[in-house]
Amino acid sequence: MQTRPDEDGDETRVLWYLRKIPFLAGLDPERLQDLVSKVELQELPQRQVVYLPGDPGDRVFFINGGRIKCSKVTRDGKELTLGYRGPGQLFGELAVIDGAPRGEMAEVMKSAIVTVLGRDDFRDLLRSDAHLAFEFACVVGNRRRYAETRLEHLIFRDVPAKLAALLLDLGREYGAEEDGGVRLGVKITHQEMANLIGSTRETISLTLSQFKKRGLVDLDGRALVLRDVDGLQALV
Amino acid sequence: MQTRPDEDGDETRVLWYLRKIPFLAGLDPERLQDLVSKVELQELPQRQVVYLPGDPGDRVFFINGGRIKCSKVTRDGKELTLGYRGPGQLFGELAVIDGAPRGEMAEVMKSAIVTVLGRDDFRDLLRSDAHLAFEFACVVGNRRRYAETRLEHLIFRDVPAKLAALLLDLGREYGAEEDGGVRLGVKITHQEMANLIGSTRETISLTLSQFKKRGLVDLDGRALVLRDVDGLQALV
DNA sequence: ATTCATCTGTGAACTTGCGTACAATTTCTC
DNA sequence: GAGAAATTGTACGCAAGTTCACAGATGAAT
Repeated sequence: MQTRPDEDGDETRVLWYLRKIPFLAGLDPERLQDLVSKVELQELPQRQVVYLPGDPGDRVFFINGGRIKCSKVTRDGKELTLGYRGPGQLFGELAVIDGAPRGEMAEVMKSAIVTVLGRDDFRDLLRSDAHLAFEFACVVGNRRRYAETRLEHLIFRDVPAKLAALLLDLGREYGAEEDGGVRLGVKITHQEMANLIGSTRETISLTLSQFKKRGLVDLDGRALVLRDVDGLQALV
Repeated sequence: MQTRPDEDGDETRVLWYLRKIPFLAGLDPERLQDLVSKVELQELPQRQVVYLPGDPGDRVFFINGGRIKCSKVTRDGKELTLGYRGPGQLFGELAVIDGAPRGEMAEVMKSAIVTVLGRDDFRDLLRSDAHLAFEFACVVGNRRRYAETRLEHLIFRDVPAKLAALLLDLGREYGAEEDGGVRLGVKITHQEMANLIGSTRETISLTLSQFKKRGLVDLDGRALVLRDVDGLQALV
């Protein structure tokens, strides 16, 4: 990994990117500067697959822009989305604990700029800074909590409950209040929703139109609008 | 938290217990001694509930003996087992990242001896020792990986596949090779198996007897014997 | 040894939601 | 703007697995 010599100011640019990662914010300037030479800057176009299950788990990615989807996939094309990662976040981070092969797929949803750090360098970094290592444990811990919560939901709840919960989540994260509801500012396909709650495209389509009939949601133009947040909440 | 004055040699005993926890093994003697005064020793009888969802997440538990089950539970009595924790392991550790209320239940499966450390003390400890913090991240990370793998299995596989996988797991962990199979050295009820793979007691009973019919397993006395490991593997 | 609680086996009815199939629509690409 | 690709709507049969109900077996406790 080295900075590209043909591009002037590349080092400065990398440093600037690293500073934007909250996780690395607490790092002292000297260590941050050290990192610059170890890191590789990559631009990833939409739809690019960053890694697949079975690929070597030897790198960690910090996101400076764009959006990455991490998901479990089966041979026959079924998919379960583990989570989306955005600017300031990292992904592929479990590699650091033992370098085991990837267990999931990472795919670019919105063209991205990432800084890539080798597993060994990342491990050394964590082992040299207790606060950083603790922060790292918090990131991993929060994602574990999320995974365990989803285990519970996926097992115990039926599709309408899971879909309602998903819509409320989306509303909280990307929603804009307006009179008569919450407008979702994201374009998300039925298939993506199905992947998030462990169902199928057709069932989402059906359940969503049932929601529409009951006045819970509405399709205004291209955007989904949550008309009855309480009603959705009651389903969960 | 203080040592009980009425019991001589209690401090020594606590120190001895702490040393038995691999996670704390790398700690220097001085810090370990510091811990002794901050830790509380508890004996927990079988079936005791250590904490429930919603309880304050203000403590971390190190296990010196016995067995603890961590599981998600619903009001109506349904249960999904997250994992069993045994001697040398810890549980309740996610409390340290933010002190949020418990999201799961911890219950004593086999009467246990645990050392209990307050969240703040544990956090301070981690923040003062990069190697320990890194180890902690590894523990949390491994459990996260396990949770995400289970997400995949619970969604995509049918009951026979999940049960076969469970039996093979049990065989790997508690099995004793013998001519004509692997004998499981654990007593586990159908209900427990159902909780592990997200199914019901009745379905386990049925599926298990189908396995028996097909010569995959056998019920010898009280112990389950895996007669055809390859056959089970093929189902997964 | 007897009683009580827990665990196991089995069958029948019922439900959810998946798979399949196809048409209509929207969005992307050149 | 034309054609291709992706997305959505809907219907229906079917299969897996849950729920309910009860009988028998096992094990623990006094």
